[in-house]
Amino acid sequence: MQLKNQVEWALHCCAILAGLGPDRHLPTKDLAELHGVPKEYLSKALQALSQAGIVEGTLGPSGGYRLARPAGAITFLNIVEAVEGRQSSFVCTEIRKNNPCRGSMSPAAAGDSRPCAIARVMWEADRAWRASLDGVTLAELAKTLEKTVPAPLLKKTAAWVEART
Amino acid sequence: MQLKNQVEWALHCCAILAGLGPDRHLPTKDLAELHGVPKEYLSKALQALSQAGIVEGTLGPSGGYRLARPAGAITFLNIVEAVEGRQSSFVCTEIRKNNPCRGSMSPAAAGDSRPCAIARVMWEADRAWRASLDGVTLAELAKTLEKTVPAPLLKKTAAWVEART
DNA sequence: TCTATTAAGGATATCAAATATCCGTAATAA
DNA sequence: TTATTACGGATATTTGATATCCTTAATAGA
Ligand code: FES
Ligand code: FES
Repeated sequence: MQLKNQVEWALHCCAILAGLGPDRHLPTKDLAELHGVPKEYLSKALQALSQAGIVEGTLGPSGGYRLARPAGAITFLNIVEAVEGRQSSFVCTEIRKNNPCRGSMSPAAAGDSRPCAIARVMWEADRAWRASLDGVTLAELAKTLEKTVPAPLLKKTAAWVEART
Repeated sequence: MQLKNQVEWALHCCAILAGLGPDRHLPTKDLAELHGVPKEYLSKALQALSQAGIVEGTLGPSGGYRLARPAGAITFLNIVEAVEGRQSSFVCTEIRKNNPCRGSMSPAAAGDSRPCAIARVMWEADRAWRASLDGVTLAELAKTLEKTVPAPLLKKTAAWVEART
């Protein structure tokens, strides 16, 4: 069980886009170079973010991507779900229905109107995971990065990005 | 991102074993038939549980599996980690190190002594997921099942299991 | 108008992991 | 002695993640 590497890429790309000036765009090519990942494949992740309404793509020269909403209105969960999907990590295949003892019982007596108790525990854990991710916004991440990334690297990267904008 | 189907199987098997009388064993063959899953493959999951010290296997006729600890001392997390492993769902590949701006900087100025802020958020969510799973024991699950599974099915299944013990 | 650049998406190839089966070994109860 | 069982190694099959390629349409700038 492992999230796609696209998730790490998408989060880092959003962090960069959050630092962009108003109405500036950064193309896939540069985002790929900045993170050292294959441009064509990263493009798929960015398309998913675009589909989810998290980023906006603009065509033509001087085009590229920017955030579609303020960074304070985008959470980690939004980004993770855009790339990874919204399905719970635990999928119940209803193996309880395979119990041979049910065979000779009336459908009523077999009684599985409510979800399996085991699945409910697993889904609750999934909910806790998503709640945790939904509690951190891109704006908060940007603040943390400003505090933890060394100033020279931060400044140099900002200039590098600005030059391609 | 999806947990293995083995997780659902292992949890249901443990729920059955938790209902066993003292010093009774249930073999893989019957656990597989009860849940309608391939015996040989289920065996792999049970071996993982055995390896983790959650269940105990006994050889020979009238052998099989039983819990290695009281049901109150076994959590969902124990079972999930036995089957799925302990690695976080989010794996950081350190793409921040691919930033071309780092190239001309001293290793000190590049400064990544601390884990990436993005990874820390993802790992915190993983921790929340595991904490949730660690908060429910097999004993509590058994209680819930007694309340929610119809009495006739519960009784019939108990008899079916007892007969193969 | 023409050209270069870009997002978007379809098609397809490659690779890794999950899923599943098969077999041999050793232990054990009857 | 025989049947039964856990255990582990080897291997096949299937699925999904990863990655590349190509076409289309939009757009900015020369
Ligand atoms: S039947 Fe799917 S978790 Fe119980
Ligand atoms: S470098 Fe891996 S999450 Fe930032």
